[in-house]
Amino acid sequence: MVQNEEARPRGRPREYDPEVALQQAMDAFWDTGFSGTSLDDLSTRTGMNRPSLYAAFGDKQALYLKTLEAYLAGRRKAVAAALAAGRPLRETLREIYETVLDRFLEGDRGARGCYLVGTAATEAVDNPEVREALARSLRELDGGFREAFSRAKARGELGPEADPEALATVASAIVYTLALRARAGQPRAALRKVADSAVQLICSSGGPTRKRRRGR
Amino acid sequence: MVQNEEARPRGRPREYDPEVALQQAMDAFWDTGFSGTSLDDLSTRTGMNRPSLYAAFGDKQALYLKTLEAYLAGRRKAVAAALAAGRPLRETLREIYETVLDRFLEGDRGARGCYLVGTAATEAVDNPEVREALARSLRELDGGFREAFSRAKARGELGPEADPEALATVASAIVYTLALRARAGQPRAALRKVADSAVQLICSSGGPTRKRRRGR
DNA sequence: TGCGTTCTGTACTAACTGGCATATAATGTG
DNA sequence: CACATTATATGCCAGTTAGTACAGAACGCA
Repeated sequence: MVQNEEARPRGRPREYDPEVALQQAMDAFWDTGFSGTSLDDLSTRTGMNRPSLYAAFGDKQALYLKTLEAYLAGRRKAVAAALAAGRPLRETLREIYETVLDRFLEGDRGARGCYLVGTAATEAVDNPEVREALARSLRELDGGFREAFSRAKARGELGPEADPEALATVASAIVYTLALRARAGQPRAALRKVADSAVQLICSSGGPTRKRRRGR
Repeated sequence: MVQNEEARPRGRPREYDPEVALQQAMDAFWDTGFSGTSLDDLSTRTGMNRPSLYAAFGDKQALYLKTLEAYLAGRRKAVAAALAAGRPLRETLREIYETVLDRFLEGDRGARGCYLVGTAATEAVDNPEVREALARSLRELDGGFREAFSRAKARGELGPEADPEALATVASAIVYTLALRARAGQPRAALRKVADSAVQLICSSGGPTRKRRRGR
């Protein structure tokens, strides 16, 4: 797929892969935030010089917004995959949190948590576009969890009193607290414990169904 | 207390109140983060010129760390007050969340959420001192909630199966999600709903005690 | 009044910031 | 081969950054 047979563009070929470069720019912002990351940093991390950066992604803010969208697209895909598996609620939640933790704990300079919490939150007050992107991302994750709880309720895994909307806000709150804790340096074991506690609390709520009372 | 009879210091008197200035510096950081706030901004917001800022608080980072400590001291006080009242768990939680929301929603340039989430989280990867302060603050809030749940359990408000540690991580996660949602621009009513849902979920957990099943 | 002390105001520096103009290199096409 | 096209590379710009030197102002004390 690298050397596609499609008509090759005319001029000098690029020496970078736009997708890779976007990921590298994201890594830079992820470590030091939007304001804390200079064009020099971005240039170094991507291996592109500044004019190439501008030609490819526009100015600094445009580049940042593109990394935000890329991050959201990745998360959307991961959540959809976890839902599509159609497994029991408890396992679905555990898988989502485990996937999320993998992502939050990677990074060569230490755990970085959620990209939104680490970068967009700071910029959101001053920058309406970032604030809007952050708001959309919150709604999106809420929606994903709500879907999971609705299905579980329909399957009888949750009692009739369970409120998917309310459970979803708690479930997504756990994601953000994991992000913050990861960024504060808490080890994986501690984070997993947080996630497990939450899964337990959430899944044993909402009425009489309660499948297992002995788990943890 | 302004004009104290104690020996007035020798030289030219300051024209600023250190506590007020620290609060104003905090406001500046709160809006635009550590890297996004320049010394000019700080100078303007505090009304102090730069040499005075340096003499009073040290360099930018030292000033920022002092605002962090001041914020934590304020939060510590508020949590302690809510606990000291000795009211039922449900009311104590509600009071804490309501106090927190008041603080998160103030600010002339829009809601700003939690100071830690809005400023320290971004800096934490690159700056060990900030990371450590953030870690301490997380432990502190966890500890406050744990105390509340332990007492509630001892009073029989929670069942014997309730795990104060686990409940505390969920309860503090709600604080941080409120911070993020506030910063994303969600209105007070939506945030209050999040808090109420969480209180309901938390207080109806942990075994057979369940005082009221009709609430909400 | 003169002196030491402490703060303020102005102005400066060297480094860095985001952004861009310009020159040059590498490709396809005729 | 010359040419248009698209990329890279160097270097510049004006504005901003964090931090400081220095002169002067406002006090207590003698």
